Amino acid sequence: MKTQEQDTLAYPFDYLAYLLARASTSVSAEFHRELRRLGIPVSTWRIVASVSEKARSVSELAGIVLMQQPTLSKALDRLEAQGLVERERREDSRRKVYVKPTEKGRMLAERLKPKAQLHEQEVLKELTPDEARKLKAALRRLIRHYERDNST
Amino acid sequence: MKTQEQDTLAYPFDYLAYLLARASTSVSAEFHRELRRLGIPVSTWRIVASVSEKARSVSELAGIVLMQQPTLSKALDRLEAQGLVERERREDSRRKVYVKPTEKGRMLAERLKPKAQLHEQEVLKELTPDEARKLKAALRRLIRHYERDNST
DNA sequence: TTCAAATAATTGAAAATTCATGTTATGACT
DNA sequence: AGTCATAACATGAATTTTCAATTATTTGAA
Repeated sequence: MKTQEQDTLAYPFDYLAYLLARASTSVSAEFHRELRRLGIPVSTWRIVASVSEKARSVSELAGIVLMQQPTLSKALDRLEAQGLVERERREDSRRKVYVKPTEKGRMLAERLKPKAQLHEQEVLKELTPDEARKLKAALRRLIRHYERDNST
Repeated sequence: MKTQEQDTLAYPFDYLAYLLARASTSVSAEFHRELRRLGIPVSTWRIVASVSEKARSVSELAGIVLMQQPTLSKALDRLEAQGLVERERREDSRRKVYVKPTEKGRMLAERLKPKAQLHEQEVLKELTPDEARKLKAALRRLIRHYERDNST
């Protein structure tokens, strides 16, 4: 009946980095399964959701959707072929390429957002409001610290 | 000089799932770069570290290292070829395959663990002891909740 | 006991990712 | 203006991952 271990989770590590990775995958698993049932890759969801807020340059978008730039370039080729996003060159900089959703892409994003928000509500139910607030604050702080100026 | 945006992080989402994913990647980035300098894939580190605690079956290990089974199977082929791990069949169940480190694998794990621990210390410096404790507790709770019995 | 369903792991073909490099555009400095 | 370093994105080849079977073993129900 049980696929996993009996009562204790197999938990070899206590590293914060590991707990974050594991929490990330397990918390997202259900929503990702939902996307999968709809035949939508996670990257597609992230990309259309991001650019429907605001057009983004490729490298900026790569940072947001947590992909490497060449991976994203190729994902964009696919999404462009599906008519979900468009690449746009602007006058301010001729090397930047801005990505924006097509009407179809925007509709897809709008269709998925309520599902994402519902999932968010479900997740937050596992925490008290205070815990949730502190958790998010801690995560934002870690992100801010580790992402500030990567001129290494 | 700055690769990223000027002063604010590009932060389109406030979903906990997204903050977890982003915190996970940004917190781990430095350690992952260190592994990369050593020519060691992240998966190799995770696998040898996991099995040097305790031999694990393939599916159990897949859960721990956050990989899908087929992905892990093939990663194990590579690690076995490099002489870092061994597959072992036991009497208790002839379909399970246990993975354990070779001497070389164990040495690799022992060499990397201090680096991981050092990284952990660095990360924890960003939080007060109380914050760190609460953060880990919240993460463990989320993990426990979302991983308990996936008999869906 | 027997047989169908479930579990554990592997495999092969297709798809996506990665690494290194290529191309073009900017910026800075002389 | 000319040169050099850097930034932004794309691309090709190699590697890895994924999806959908397949094989082998175990469970359990009739």
